[in-house]
Amino acid sequence: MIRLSKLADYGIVMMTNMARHPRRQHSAAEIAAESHIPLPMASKILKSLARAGLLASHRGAKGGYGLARDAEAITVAEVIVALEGPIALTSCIEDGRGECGIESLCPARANWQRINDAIRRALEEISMAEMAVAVPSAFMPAIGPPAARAASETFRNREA
Amino acid sequence: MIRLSKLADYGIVMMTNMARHPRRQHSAAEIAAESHIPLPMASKILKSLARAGLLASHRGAKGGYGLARDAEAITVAEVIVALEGPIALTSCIEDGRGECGIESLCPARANWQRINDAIRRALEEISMAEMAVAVPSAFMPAIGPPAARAASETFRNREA
DNA sequence: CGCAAATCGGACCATTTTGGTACTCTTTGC
DNA sequence: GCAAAGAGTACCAAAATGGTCCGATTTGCG
Repeated sequence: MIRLSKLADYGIVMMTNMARHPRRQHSAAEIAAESHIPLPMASKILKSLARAGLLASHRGAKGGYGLARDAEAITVAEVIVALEGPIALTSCIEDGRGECGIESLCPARANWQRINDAIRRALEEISMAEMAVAVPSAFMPAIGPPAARAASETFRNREA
Repeated sequence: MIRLSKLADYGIVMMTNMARHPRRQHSAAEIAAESHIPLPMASKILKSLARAGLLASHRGAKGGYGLARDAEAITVAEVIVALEGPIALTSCIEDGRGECGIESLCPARANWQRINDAIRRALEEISMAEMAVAVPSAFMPAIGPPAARAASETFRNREA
């Protein structure tokens, strides 16, 4: 399914939410509540994001997190990379040094590069600011089930 | 890492190999050997591919698999979809009927559509024929370790 | 006919990854 | 110096993944 891990999913949701209120500091608890993500998870992700330099953190009482740069200057790609490493569909490509010595058997290799690049580009073209503005205003084609997915599920499981 | 599962990875390698020799029938064993994938795995994948209508299968002695259409008419996207379901990064989007009712909390939703579309398009633009031709002729920047990755590993493990 | 070569369609298991939690330490504002 | 916040890290449980095996069915061919 080529799906993103929840870490990255959550991470983007949180970043997006932070980008919406450019209030300088947000405590982990605030962000977690806003994004409907269990606090421990949110905390973990925020830490990673801070370590990656996408968020600036203030310790101590009255501390919290804030975007390290303008929302326009942070791309979706960066958030994903921070949370799940380099963007690459195949292990062939992975981190540069190809681990696949059987090119003669795998002519696909070079072409994967193309695909990977296309995806990376797509991800790099969208900034958190863009994610935050949401669609012009309409509510999209109209959606079905009202229950929030992953987020609300884990939310329920928490107290249970 | 947004990585593809090995199923899809293998699947594409096998399809690519079949596309290279437009010989009509290939037995699962042949394909597996050609692609350096353990037979049981290959078999499993081929079955899925056949069920998805990308391969035509002939049973019985002298049977085997063949591309259901011209290599030009089969896209990488199709192979991936056949092996791991719809292409969607987030569960929000998934299969059309959005499962995420909290749009107000998740303005990101609409924008994900854009990203997903971009990726889908990239994957749909490449046919198996293109994958098969490989890069013009050069061997790429030159690769490190000579051992074939995953494929050869599992290959070793087989007899052991 | 009947055997052998193939695919088909499952179930099945082990390992890895992922999602999620907990606990302790450090920093800092008041 | 106490309380609120993040940092770091270790840990666990559940799910997905990669991989194997087996029995049934089909079909070519001697």
